[in-house]
Amino acid sequence: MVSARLIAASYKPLVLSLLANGEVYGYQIIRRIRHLSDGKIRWTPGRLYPLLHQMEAEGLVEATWRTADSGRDRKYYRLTPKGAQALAAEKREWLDVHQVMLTLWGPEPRLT
Amino acid sequence: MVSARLIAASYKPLVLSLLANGEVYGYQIIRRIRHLSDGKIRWTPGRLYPLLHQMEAEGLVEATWRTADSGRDRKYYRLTPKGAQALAAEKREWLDVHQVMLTLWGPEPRLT
DNA sequence: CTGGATATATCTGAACTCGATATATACCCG
DNA sequence: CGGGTATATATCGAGTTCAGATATATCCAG
Repeated sequence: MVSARLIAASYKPLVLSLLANGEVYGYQIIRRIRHLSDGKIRWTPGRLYPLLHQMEAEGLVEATWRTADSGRDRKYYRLTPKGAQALAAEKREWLDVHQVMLTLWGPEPRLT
Repeated sequence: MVSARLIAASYKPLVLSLLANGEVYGYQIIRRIRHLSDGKIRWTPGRLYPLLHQMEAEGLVEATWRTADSGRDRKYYRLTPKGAQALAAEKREWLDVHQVMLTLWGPEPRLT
């Protein structure tokens, strides 16, 4: 299980990363992230949907309503060019922090 | 520069990681993290000190006032065994999320 | 002796998140 | 065909959290 604070920080970069691999709809995102993390990352609709709306308003994603074979209406999201840029930025930030973690976790880290 | 949400998520794991490498005082933590991250991670005293107090109350760290050669009073923090456990947990969580990032960033990620 | 860096500490307005709630449809089983 | 569960999107409010402002005090350089 991953703690609340890290979950919160993971939403935006992971949504962008997931959308970079193709169109998905909201509920599917929650399931995919849960599956990819082996159940460790559990997202809530109450956080995801407002985030998707916000990202849509910011022009990072675009959405299309479509009726699936099952008959259910689903809102499919895909990345815009601006969203791809945002992903690159999020990725860089994550790796910047990750690099510091690795330094501190390594043998005899240079702290100066 | 790293965004606010990721900065917030990085405080606890990075403080624990830093303390695992030896005793440090508050202000020094801010400088070290800034230096280790090449200026990308900028912490504020307003967030760090309450966190240190909270971690002390939780028994993750211990503190000792000591007067430096300069004459300044400094509060030195060190990790407790319980803090070392917390570090291990934080590390695991971070790597769990990191693993998902790597999967999604890789070529042709398996999404199912 | 003054300004800037060092050093610890607290408070608060604003933002954020989780959980609850709402609505509606599809599917499975008896 | 009726009822329960899973799917699917959406919003809201209570409680939590955070960045920036504020406070206090010391050290050092010019």
